[in-house]
Amino acid sequence: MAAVRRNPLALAVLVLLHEEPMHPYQMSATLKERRKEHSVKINYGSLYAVVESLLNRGLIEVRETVRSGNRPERTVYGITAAGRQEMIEWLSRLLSEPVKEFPQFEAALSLMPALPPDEVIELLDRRWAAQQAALEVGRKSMGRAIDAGMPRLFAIEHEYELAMLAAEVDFLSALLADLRDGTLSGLAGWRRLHELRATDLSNDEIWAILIDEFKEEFAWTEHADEFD
Amino acid sequence: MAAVRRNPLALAVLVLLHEEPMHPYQMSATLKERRKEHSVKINYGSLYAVVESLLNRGLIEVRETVRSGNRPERTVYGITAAGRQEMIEWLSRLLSEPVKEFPQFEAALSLMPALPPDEVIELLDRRWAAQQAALEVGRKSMGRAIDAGMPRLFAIEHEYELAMLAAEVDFLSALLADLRDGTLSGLAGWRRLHELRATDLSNDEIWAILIDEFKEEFAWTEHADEFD
DNA sequence: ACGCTAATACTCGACTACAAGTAATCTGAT
DNA sequence: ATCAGATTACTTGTAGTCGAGTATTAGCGT
Repeated sequence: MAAVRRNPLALAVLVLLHEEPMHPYQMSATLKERRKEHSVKINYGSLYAVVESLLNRGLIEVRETVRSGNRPERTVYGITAAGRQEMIEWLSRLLSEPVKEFPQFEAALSLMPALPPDEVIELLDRRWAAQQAALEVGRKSMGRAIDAGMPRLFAIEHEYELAMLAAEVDFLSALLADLRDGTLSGLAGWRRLHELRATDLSNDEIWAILIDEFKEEFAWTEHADEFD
Repeated sequence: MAAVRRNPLALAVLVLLHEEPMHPYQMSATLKERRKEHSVKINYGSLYAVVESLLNRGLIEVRETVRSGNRPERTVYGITAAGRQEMIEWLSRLLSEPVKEFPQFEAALSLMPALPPDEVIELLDRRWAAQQAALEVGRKSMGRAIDAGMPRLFAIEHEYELAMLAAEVDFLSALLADLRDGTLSGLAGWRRLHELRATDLSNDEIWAILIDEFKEEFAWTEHADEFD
């Protein structure tokens, strides 16, 4: 009976049922109509699983089951008082308390020294171009919608996405500049590591050479535990 | 046999084994030592599952199984040629091709009209304060590490995280300003909706009133399908 | 009246994630 | 010498996620 607040799709279901009772397929149709598939991941398997779980926890209830013709039965759900409260608490928490997430690109950045620096420069440059293009497309489509009279409130999550995208483009520009002009500290050691890997030296030998050549870049590890 | 490139922890395993053979527990210890738990989510259950899956796909192999005393057996794994290739391809792709992700806050923003505007202002203000504080703490700890001589390369993912955090703080500042001075389009209708919900009017009656009072804010829906 | 595509409405099974648990050994303070 | 707590190393069970599949009906041109 613990708080199963994993999948935000469950929160979206509560919000929709808070407006009016409906059946699962209608939920997904409504979310798509309102262009929320971009901010809330909709998957039929997950949707029906999530509805089942909300039902088990008493946050929603069956209002009616309709059968028209020989089609599959539609079960219409409604929100309960407990569900309303859960919706308010969950949404309030999501808006007010940051949660640590793990974007794949963050993982990739932290593992990037496994590839040679020049390859990484090329890869990041490709990403920069893609994100730059996405930013322009996003801004244009946003502009068209606003011009047509759509209130900003209805696409505020899209504004947020564009803000994050712009920040990533800036980060990439700065990082690429530092990589290209050699300003990024650690770059020399990184480059040397991959030079040595291209030889037939053993791992231990490579590390001995690196530690010798880049003493000052490893000195900090002595008191590394002082940082979090 | 399809490409199971879901969990970036598997990529981290490949990168570690690319450096030297080790057993799963040592992988998690090494990642923690290098402060990568922040960018790659480490969970024992997932780690052993992921290792098993890499083994089944021939990307890693068993090098030896050691038993010391009555402790559980340690199985030492090494990377295969196929694993090296997979590592290079996967990491290259993650660095160069953006993938759509679903941050919880984006979902929350898109659902926020379910709460009354004044409550949302307070909640977002709390988030702003928390992120602002996190940004300062993060920048300080980064500064200390750099001062101690740590090369930026080793914490580049942290720099990225701080850049994203700063962008979120800016976004929140701007949004809060627009909410507070009433500049955000759609705000009036949002406020009215929650006023009407506090009465005992039915949903249909509420919508009739809103559509009447805010005709111009709904006009755009006519050609909403022109935007993506 | 015929087939073709789109929409409606859900189901299934394989895979994944995660917290918690287990059980042994080591360390160091009393 | 003892014993608590940390560290080492992995296992288990439950719950969740996902893509793909299934089956029916509606609309529409020809």
